[in-house]
Amino acid sequence: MAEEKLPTRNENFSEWYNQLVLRAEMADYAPVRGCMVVRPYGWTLWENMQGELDRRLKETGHVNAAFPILIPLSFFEKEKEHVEGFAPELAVVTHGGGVKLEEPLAVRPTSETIIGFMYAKWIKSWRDLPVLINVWGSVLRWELRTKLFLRTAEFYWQEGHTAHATKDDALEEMYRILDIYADFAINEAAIPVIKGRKSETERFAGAQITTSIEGMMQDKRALQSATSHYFGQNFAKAFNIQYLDKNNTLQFCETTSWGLSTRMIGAIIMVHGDDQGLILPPRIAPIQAVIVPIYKNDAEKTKVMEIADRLFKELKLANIRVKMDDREEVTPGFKYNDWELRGVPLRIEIGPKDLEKGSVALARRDIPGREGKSFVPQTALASHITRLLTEIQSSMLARATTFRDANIHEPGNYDELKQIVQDGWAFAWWCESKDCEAKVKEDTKATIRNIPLDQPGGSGKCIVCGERADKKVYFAKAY
RNA sequence: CGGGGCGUGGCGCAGUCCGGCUAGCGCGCUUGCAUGGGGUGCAAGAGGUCGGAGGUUCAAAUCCUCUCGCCCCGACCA
Repeated sequence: MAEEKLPTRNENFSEWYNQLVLRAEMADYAPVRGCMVVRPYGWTLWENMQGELDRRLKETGHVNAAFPILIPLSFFEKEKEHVEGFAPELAVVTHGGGVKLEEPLAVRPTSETIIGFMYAKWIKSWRDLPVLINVWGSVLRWELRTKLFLRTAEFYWQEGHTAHATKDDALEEMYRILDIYADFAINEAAIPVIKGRKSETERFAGAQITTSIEGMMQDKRALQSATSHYFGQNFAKAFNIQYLDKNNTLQFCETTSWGLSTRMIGAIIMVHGDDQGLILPPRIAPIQAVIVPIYKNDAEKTKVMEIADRLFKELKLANIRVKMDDREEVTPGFKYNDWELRGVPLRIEIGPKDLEKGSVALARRDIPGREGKSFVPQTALASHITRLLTEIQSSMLARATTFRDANIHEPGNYDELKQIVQDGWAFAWWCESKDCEAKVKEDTKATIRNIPLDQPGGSGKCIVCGERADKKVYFAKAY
């Protein structure tokens, strides 16, 4: 029954990641090129993430709705940059009901166009604004190269689309959402992300401003984990989203859109996992604690299971997502490895020795080996575990933050920058010229991840050309 | 689309260069007994027209031609 060992992170990060996803049964490859099957374990994680993000969105006045998956191809022509950006990635339906369609239909790669079309019908007056709609669904982009969760042809996400009366309102919305995403990433996924604005080169097709949260994976590459865009009146003009203001004057709306996808699952795996498998943040883990009962014979089994069942019920009552692993056909040792691979934050072992002492053995997933083990009394177990889960959550965030900060460096000159981005992030002054940005990309393959909102202030010299620079930015290789 | 690699029981592979008899191995699966606090042990068993088509040959997983599919690296990207 000896499962083959996982490849280690250092050996081959990419292979390590793939094996983790497949072996932990998060996802699998679909028969269609570049598509992914999200398996129940992975989907439960996503549902938990959805719950936490959806709550935040609803608390800030957003409502959910659904829009069609098929969009008339002509809709994409209406916004010049948008069509240029997405044309190469569109999948197009040409036939329906056995006959050739008069107008081909695009499978949505994102829904700005069809939502813009609908908003134009719905919005008439300043009283209708703002419109704050969110959509949970999936989209399809014909990616040339795919990787489970990080970039698949079809992926699951939420996309929010809002319309506002003024520029200030729309910008405020864009930043509000960025804050929600960052809060979600930090406090639910335990990923310390950096909020910032994208450079002109990197921004979304059709957007005037694109903001993102960027996280550092354990191979030190950056992952854009969510984006929030401000469109100005671009889409409003393309789709005639207009309203009459208080002075009875016709005005174009200001719109935004923003999205967070199952890519975040990939981020969680790449930020927290170790050579034993996944490590999932307790707040969103499908299973927060697993009970492994241990016994040698039926007499012991009866006694052990009695206690195990009682504790299981207690934990359930305390709203802990607990799982009883009462499989007969595998040994405890196998179960330990199995749940470690799946990233369950806490393991509870109950055996004959514990019966005598009235204790259980706990093992923290985030601290492998003896260090993470403790023996605690069965009494008040639920409250102890609740506390421990909170502690695991915060120590995961702390560890990821320490790792990130240890791998961000400030280059003193261009040569140093080239060195740094080979194995880390560089935080440096940039003059905001496209040429300097392009030069770095050409020389190193690193790009400007974002221009952080949190700026040191003052000014410096562009790390590339030496001219005056007002912004400091992160350069890194990205997924 | 360019470069590289691979298709052999459910999964992972060996065998291919140099053709040869009933195509092997590990894992998993089935059954039984033992075992059980860190990936259990032993025994027995089921399971494959070697990606597809054509050709060469007494004989093809192996050689030749064509074809289909997948993976990795690059260009594109949440």
